[in-house]
Amino acid sequence: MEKLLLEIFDRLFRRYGPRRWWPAETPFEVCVGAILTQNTSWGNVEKAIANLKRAKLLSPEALRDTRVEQLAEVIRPAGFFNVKAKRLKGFIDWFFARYDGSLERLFAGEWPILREELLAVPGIGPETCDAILLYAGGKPSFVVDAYTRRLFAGLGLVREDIGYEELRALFMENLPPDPPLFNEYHALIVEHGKEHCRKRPRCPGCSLHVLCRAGHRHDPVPSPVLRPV
DNA sequence: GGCCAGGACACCA
DNA sequence: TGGTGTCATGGC
Repeated sequence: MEKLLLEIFDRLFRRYGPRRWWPAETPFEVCVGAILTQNTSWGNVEKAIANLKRAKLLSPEALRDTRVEQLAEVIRPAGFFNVKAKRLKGFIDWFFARYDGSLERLFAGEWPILREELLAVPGIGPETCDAILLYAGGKPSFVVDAYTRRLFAGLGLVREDIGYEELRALFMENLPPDPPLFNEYHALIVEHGKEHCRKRPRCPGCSLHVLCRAGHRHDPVPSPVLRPV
């Protein structure tokens, strides 16, 4: 399996090249972006991040001292702005209570323990948690998302209804704990997924073998990069 | 005008 | 434990 995973990585890398993720200027911006991008296109998140910068709110202290109502207005373009404002504030409050608002302290200890702590913070689910660990902290925690599930189910390597932790374990147990590799791999999977969806707008995500919203069963369309195994 | 995006959580049976 | 509803903007 390790050889297969690395082969898939190589094909994606040859097709798309280095993605240079995460698209953020600082680790803290990664944390904020990871929450803002929950079920949201990155373009909308960029608008919200720009608003935060313009309002000089993109720092732990500034977010801590901002009312949730004001924060919600600033991040409005990201969608779900009320819940996300609440989640951001909740994360920040925890960040100060537990780590004194210091990223250095946050990432200083054992990351598997930090992972459990983060997962216990309301609004921080597994994907957001792993994105923070990998892209803000440089920890070897693989990030899995909807694109990953579609791609690997389409390749016939996992079930379509595989859970987050089980899918993540496939990578954690079959790849070396290499943060740069994990970084690039997830970014490449997203790039591959985005390109794919754009090509079949009438049935998003269906380049591979899944049911679309209309309930139609579509024939698998070969990925331009990968073939089902 | 419909569909969905780099999820997470509450609620219900 | 699994299925469904909710949250919401903006691009295509």
